[in-house]
Amino acid sequence: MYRSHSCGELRASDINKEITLSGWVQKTRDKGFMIWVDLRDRYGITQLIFDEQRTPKDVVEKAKTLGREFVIQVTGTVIERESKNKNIPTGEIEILVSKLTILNEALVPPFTIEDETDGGEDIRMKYRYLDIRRNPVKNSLMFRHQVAMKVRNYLSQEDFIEIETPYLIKSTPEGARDFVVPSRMNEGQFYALPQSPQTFKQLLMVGGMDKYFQIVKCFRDEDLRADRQPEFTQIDCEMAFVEQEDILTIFEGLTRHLLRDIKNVEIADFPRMTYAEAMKTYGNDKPDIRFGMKFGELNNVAQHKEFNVFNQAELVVGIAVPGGASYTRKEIDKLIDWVKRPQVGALGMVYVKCNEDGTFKSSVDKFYDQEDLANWAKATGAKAGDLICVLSGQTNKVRAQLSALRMELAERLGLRNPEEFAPLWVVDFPLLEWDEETERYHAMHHPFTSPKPEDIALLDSKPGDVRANAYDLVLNGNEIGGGSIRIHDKETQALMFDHLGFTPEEAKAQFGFLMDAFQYGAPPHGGIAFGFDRLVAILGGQETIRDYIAFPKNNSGRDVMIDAPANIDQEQLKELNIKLDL
RNA sequence: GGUCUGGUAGUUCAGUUGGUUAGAAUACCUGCCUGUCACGCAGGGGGUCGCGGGUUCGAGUCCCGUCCAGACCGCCA
Repeated sequence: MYRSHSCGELRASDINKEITLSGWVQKTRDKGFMIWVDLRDRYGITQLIFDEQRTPKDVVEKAKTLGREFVIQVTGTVIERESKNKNIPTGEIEILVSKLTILNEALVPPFTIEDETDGGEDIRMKYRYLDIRRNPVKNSLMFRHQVAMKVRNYLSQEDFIEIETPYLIKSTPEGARDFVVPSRMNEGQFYALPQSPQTFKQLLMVGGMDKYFQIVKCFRDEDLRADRQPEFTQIDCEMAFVEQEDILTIFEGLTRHLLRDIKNVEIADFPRMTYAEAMKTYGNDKPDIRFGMKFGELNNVAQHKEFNVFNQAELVVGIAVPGGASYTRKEIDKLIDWVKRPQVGALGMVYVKCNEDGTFKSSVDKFYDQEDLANWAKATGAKAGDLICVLSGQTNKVRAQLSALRMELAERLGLRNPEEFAPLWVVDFPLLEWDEETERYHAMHHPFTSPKPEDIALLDSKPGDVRANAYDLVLNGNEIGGGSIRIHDKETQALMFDHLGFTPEEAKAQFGFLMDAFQYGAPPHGGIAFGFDRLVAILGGQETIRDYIAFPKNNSGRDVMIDAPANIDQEQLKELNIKLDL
């Protein structure tokens, strides 16, 4: 028996018990006459004491050799501490050790195993197994488990069934790049890892499993971000015999349950906003509605004057920055530089200071009088003391730029409180999106999304205006879930593939199995998928999902611990009939 | 593919207009210490300044290239 108790559970009520503990040496404090050792495991820290008077001499000698992170087992008696430590739960007691076994020695770790470690990101990822011993990472992983359990319990109670779908599937040209896996037994052919179990969950609906979910790994071979990993986890859900409203109700319920249970936040009905409204008001399809700074379109009040930059612009739009009138010229210049960075890409910025005395001072006073500027203030909701920032240009670009500015300023002003939660449904997404690169429309959500029946007539004339039965769940400016009501008949699906530029042959080759299935009694169905890593991170109050993944990849998609990806040897390549051309 | 920031002791960082032997904190090692718990005190070891080239009497510092890391844009149905 390695242990009778954990390092986190012994209390004053256990005094005089004979116990055995195993764990890692957190720290030794050798005072000569006494040695204290903090023994750590997943559950906590218990102090061991080795004493000249009370501990056998050989045990004391052995204790002197202990280094950080040695794995040891001790047997001893729980005794009351002479000086207690109120900061830890086990602080009233300590273990007077009678027997010490060194189970394994340890090299000095490259960084300290403490909450506030001295190690940087880089070194901690390389030694992730040591990083996981630290409370912040350990707690994040345990928190993730809690969220997963609550999701499983909730959906299970709602009669959802968790069903596994295959990881070795077929590559598809739509969407993100696939990770591919060569097949040895099928020469020259490749599996692809799923970007999502989309088609399989639809086939499960045809199979009559009318409420399905799965907490499942998905794979996308695209560049990484702080909130994007090449392999990530989704809560993937699908239901049959449902309309959009049913889906929103069920999964609003799940989200509300999680917010209540985990964050103790009660939110009655989640607000809803159309995609068009979100873009117009926030310049973004995942607006953070914890704060205002809504867009005020200024075309009517700013155009047809002498200022040509605005006159030539498709859109002139501004936001009011609370308290911004007090910014110095230097601060505003820095803000202008910020929006002119290539990442944002604005050509310039016009600003208006709304002075406390009701007057306005702008960078375009030459062209606009006080009355004009008062109208701007009205349109952007600016109050005395605010700063109005105005951008202009091509509608889509300007909205993206001003949205970036809005988020940046909110961050600086501390308006993005991680302990405040503001969920939002964004609905009525466009079905199709124009792709400049390939010069064709492609599915904004995916090719199985159903168009709104009343918009189908527009498919030929104005494809970009067709709205889909598609929806996103947004939380604090993050897309945490997205889904749609699917197409469930062969004809509509064929029509969609046609509009996406598939020939009937290509459609059959790629998705023939799905079209076939639709001929055998496919029920109306729809679903949603949550980004689980992101959801956990937001609930945990962190911005990066890496903290919630045990073994994440770095910025370049590498696992720096195991050093993957890596070359494979000639034997393997030969077996797979693959020649590298590097 | 692009923009920006960084790379100096095990680790986190400082290092001035280019100028003597590259510092601090922490970690590590040794000794001391009668209740420590961020223990304390004394001493000690520890550096290819990412790599390559250039400018210069002289480069951690300036220039060019390159590699690595991070944030972002493109990309992510």
